[in-house]
Amino acid sequence: MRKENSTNAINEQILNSICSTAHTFSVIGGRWKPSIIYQLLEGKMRYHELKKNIPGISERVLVLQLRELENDLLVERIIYPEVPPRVEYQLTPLGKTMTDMLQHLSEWGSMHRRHMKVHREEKEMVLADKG
Amino acid sequence: MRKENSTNAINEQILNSICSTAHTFSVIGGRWKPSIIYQLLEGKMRYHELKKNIPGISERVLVLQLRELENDLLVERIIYPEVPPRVEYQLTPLGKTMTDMLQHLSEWGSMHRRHMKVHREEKEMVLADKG
DNA sequence: CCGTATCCAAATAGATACTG
DNA sequence: CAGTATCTATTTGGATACGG
Repeated sequence: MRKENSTNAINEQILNSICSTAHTFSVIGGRWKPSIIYQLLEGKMRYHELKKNIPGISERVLVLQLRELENDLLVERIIYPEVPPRVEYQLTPLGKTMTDMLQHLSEWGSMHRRHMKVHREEKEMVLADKG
Repeated sequence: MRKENSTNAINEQILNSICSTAHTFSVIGGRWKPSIIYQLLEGKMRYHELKKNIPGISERVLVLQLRELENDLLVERIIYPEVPPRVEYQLTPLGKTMTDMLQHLSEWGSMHRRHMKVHREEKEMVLADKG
């Protein structure tokens, strides 16, 4: 139950309408969405496969994130009217346009991580010298 | 006061260490960081200029975000020992490596927004036809 | 199998008064 | 000027029992 008129919600809307980058983050940011999208880049996947392949995610959160991705037209939900029920998720064409961007994000991330690691090690060296 | 051992914090750490994209998000994601970085892409800026140019941000949040960016080696804080005090913020060289990525994110965001707009309008057309 | 519903824990955001 | 401290509001995340 989200208050639509909280300062918080208003700020979010304003920023997203002004800044495309903020919009992008609100669409694919968050803790779990990148993982979900990565899974689906491989192809269609069933609910349980997703849950299995994303360790630590709870059912509630998985469903919430999938619904948001659906609303943002990035993911499609296909229901097979069978018993036992079967549901598959797959990226829409719009969803697939994220591939390059994700690649970029991932590369920058590992570059940054390496940089941070070096920086930490240098600091430890200095401390060791002093001690 | 953040509990370091909460399931939440652990999940975050694990994900960031596995997935570079998640790492990138944790570094430049969040509501305000893109805006701050955009401001600093223009050049150095003082605390109050930042606050003025980012409408809606509170002091507390601005400082928190700046400190995180500092710890992630993206922003540098320069203190001039004067009275009245003067502090300037600027991007580090590492911070400037984000430029291309941000450009990418921004372009994808506006593309996605256009797509969503068209989709909404189509839905309204259908509703209008029915009514 | 594929989820909802519920309840609680934790994190984040905001306003604002105060300080060196 | 450039923050910190404090208090509260709001959102997000997690575990898990249950339902179609």
